[in-house]
Amino acid sequence: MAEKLSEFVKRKRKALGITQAELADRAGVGLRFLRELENEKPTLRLDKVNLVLDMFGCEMGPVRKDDNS
Amino acid sequence: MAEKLSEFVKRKRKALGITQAELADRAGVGLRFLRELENEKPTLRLDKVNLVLDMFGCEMGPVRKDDNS
DNA sequence: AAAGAATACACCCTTTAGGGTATATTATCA
DNA sequence: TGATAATATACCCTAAAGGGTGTATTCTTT
Repeated sequence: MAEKLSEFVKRKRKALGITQAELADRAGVGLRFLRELENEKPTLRLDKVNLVLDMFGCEMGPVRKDDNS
Repeated sequence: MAEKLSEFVKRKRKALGITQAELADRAGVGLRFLRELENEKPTLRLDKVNLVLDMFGCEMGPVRKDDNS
């Protein structure tokens, strides 16, 4: 199964050893937003998500649903 | 370079030989939304984008920015 | 166990995404 | 060429995303 976005961000953030507040700050999004992102809120805005993923050299893009990684 | 989301949807839609209105209808989103999606509006809602990508067996997920393919 | 840090949740507020509809522009085809 | 389908723009409206801040809860660590 493809890793969930929320898990991806959590994992990457912890790999950097930083807190939600710090990642939010660095990425330029609100702390509340990052919380909702890591808690699987589905109705997030794409541009904000991309601001966060940019911290990890990533961005949102279409992937196959059955993508086994 | 990774294909832009807008291009991806356009290409997939034309492969099905259907119009924006028909895809929007099938996916369960508004026509206006699909237009904005195919015109690279960055501030789209993730869940709506996923409704469209679901038509192609895909979903939005994190990908490396320099992903050649 | 207590102390402190990190995360979750609740409140209100402003901004805006998305829908609908109507009009304009652009392709497409006879 | 004109007729028609497809796509793009523009308008208003409602619902809700996102932010800030404060409070609660849940980790950690000693």
